Amino acid sequence: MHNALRSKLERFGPFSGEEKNALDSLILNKRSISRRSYLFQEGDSASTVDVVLSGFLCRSRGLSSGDRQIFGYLLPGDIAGLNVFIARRMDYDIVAITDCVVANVRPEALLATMEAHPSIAKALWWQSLIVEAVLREWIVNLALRRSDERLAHLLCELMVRLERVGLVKGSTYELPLTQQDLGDTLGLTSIHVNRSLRELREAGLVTVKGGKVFVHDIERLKRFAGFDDAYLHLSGDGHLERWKQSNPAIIE
Amino acid sequence: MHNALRSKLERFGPFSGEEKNALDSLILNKRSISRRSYLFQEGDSASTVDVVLSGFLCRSRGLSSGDRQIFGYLLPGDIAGLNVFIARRMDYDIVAITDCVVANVRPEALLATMEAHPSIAKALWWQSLIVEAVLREWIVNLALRRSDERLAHLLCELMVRLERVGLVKGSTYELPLTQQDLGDTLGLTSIHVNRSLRELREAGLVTVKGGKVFVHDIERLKRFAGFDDAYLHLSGDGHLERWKQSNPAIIE
DNA sequence: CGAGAAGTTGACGAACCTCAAACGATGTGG
DNA sequence: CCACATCGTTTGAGGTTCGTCAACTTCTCG
Repeated sequence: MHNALRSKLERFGPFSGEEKNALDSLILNKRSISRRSYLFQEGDSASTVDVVLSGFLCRSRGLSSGDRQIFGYLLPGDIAGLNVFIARRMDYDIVAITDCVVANVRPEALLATMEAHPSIAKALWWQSLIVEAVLREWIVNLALRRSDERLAHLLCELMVRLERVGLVKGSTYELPLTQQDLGDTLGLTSIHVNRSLRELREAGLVTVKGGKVFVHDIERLKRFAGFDDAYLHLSGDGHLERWKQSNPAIIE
Repeated sequence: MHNALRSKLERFGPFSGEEKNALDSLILNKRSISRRSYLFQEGDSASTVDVVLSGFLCRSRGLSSGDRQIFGYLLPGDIAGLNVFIARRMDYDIVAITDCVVANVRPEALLATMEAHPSIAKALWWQSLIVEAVLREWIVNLALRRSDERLAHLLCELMVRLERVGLVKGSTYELPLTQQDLGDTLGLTSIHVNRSLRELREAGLVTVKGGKVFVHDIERLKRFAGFDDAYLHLSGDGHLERWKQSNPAIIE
């Protein structure tokens, strides 16, 4: 089977054959979870790490007011629950948006793999930096942009991330989010999301319809959104080697 | 001298005498930086770690539109540039809001300390989880709350964080931010910040004046803001031990 | 075919921004 | 010590963006 984790992390590789095998052996323990069910819930004891193999999930939190906020999306290859090593409890939910297949990884196995294969540890660390960078970008999005720009920015981000895992065909991709989901992500009502989507469509930028996104003019869309994909890559690599020799045990 | 780093991390301790000494020896290389100057700038090569000993800084980014967004505040005891181990460049600025004293730590020295003293490594990891939790909380703040609630929430967060490092006297603390800074944090114009501050004052919740915050009714303020300080603590501890024996080298 | 969920549209009001002006504190040079 | 400039704060008027409420339509799936 195609290993989404491997293709994702290999962006930060390259990995040796042995490392690839190690990654493959991490994701043997698969299970399916169904649409709109919880992978974790706020307050759950953090005890496991899950790798998304297929499907679409989100990190979110429900508020006492009845509102819901989405903090991020988990696509194939992404990892949930890396904070198991430190935190005792989850401080947000992880919800399956579509039916998903995830691989359950025992924390001990993951640690052993990281120890044996330093470049895997590094690639994982990198992932968490990207998650943080995405949070900052979302803050910019929420604070400074209008609703249509916000929406355009989110659609750009998802396109770039889905492209990485081979889920964009031409200029079209599947987006299993309702307008309510989009609103809960962008701090908008579903009604206003609807209107903003229409504006993007009438501007000839992008059409969202029937669970699919049709990008008409990616360059104009990115410009409109103020989208710069640098934050999704966090340029830089091969940097760690400087400290490798002096402290082989910790990082590598 | 009082070691802000130590008092901060000791929340996650306790530390042995040896560990305390290790922390003290990390912060010997002090330097002063002046108000409104850059500790790092976006694009700088990430090559050093800095511990804030006194003063007030922020992570921020300037946009081409002329707008500015603040992503977080660095108070005494906080650490800047921990991503040096992975990222090659900074993807945001770190700006001194007041005159500051920071300690420059060589990454190698920090790694060595983390290797020798596992509970220090753990406490640092914890810090970065809190930074991430704060980002999520700010997203909720921006997406779901009105301007006066946002402001109240930020004032609550800063009060709790400053309390930890002994910078709150009674129900008053120094806040060296302009209304423009507050606006750049909360996605508001300084004008609207001004009006919202007046509302908070007239509601008898809190007064911000002359660089000082006077909290009149902390419980009502927290309720008004929907503030729950759990995210600043991230409950959980002693959790790591489960994997310690099998993989002493990586984490501990 | 029917029922529930999701999407669409319009009218109205609230929250927030823009522009403009004035006021107050602070620091500097004469 | 005062005159002045600068920076931050405060207030008002009017416009834009977005939320609320309500009705209606279209999809989806049993």
